Amino acid sequence: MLSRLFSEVLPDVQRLAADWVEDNEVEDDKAKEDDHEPCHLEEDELDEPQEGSSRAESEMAGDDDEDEEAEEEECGDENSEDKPKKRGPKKRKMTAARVERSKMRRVKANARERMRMHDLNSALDNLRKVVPCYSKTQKLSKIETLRLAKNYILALGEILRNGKRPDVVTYVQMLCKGLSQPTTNLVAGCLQLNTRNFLTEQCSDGARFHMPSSPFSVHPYSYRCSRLSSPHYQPGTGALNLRSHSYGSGYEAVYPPGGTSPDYSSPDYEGQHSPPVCLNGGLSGRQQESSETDRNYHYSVHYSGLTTSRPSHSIPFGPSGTRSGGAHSENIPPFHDVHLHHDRAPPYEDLNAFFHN
DNA sequence: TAGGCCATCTGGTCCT
DNA sequence: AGGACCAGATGGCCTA
Repeated sequence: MLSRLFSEVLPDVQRLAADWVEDNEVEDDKAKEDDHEPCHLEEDELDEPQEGSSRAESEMAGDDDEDEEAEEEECGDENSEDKPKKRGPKKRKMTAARVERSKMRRVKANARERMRMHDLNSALDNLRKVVPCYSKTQKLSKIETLRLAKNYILALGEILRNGKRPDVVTYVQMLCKGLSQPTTNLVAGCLQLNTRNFLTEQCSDGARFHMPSSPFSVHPYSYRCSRLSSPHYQPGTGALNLRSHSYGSGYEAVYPPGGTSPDYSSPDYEGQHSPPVCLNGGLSGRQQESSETDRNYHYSVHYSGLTTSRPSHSIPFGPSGTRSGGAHSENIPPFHDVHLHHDRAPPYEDLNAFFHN
């Protein structure tokens, strides 16, 4: 079979090679420039009839007389007689009218492409709004948005399969798989903040650690795992000190100033800046100076389908009541403006029930 | 200044 | 012909 193939093809190859050698001898200096010319010629000859035929058809259909003249002009152009004539459609000279039409087409195509990309971007914006950690002011990049959305879907699917809520660490790990360091820090920080607020609200007494009703199965050692450990872990509060916490690469969570919560006003939080939490490899990122905490980056976790029927679970910045009580920093919009999506489809309720008791 | 991210332009390809 | 889609190139902006 193979030998038969060779026997059939070999003569042609040899003939082509011989022709090529002849050509090269004639145009020796030109051959030095493009060694692969024979191959390209072959490919061109193979490809052009297919693509060129439609082009020729369309041009024949749409063009006027001046183009026919141009075509005739082109027949006698620089094509030297020593070169084998190319088969297939001839390249037609671009007259001024054709150039103009081509430009117009290009302009229109550019406008369409722009519109298309804008549509794509607005779709991405919509996606940003339904994944955890949405911010109007500091958007996730496109690629990170897609990665986070994928992880979010996988995580929710996992929860559905298992029929139980994960602990916060597992959940964060699921969400952050494959994300960049800044995004990982951001998501982790958001989730921990949410949990911590929940803890703070639910247990104002000393028994903060045992939270059977918490949205995650949080226990006092959850934050002490090797990947989430932080020197700023607050043993007394069961939470990381995340106030004015930056998450590297410009990502930063800004929390309301002290006073909205007993924990925030505690001296323990004054002047302490936590390093970003790193799930992928310990602590990383950079410490932000306090001046940088003035930037308007507002992050929080939102769970699609949160409803006001469970007010105690919608506590992004602190205990319920403080949110509507004007206790925000003035830079922080009302939570529901940024994070909540009450118009989400009801089925999400069930999913979120895992996280919201 | 390098690197990341982004918007835009552009040519190619496929489809109607 | 023309539109949609795609990928490469390019330049601007921002941040570390």
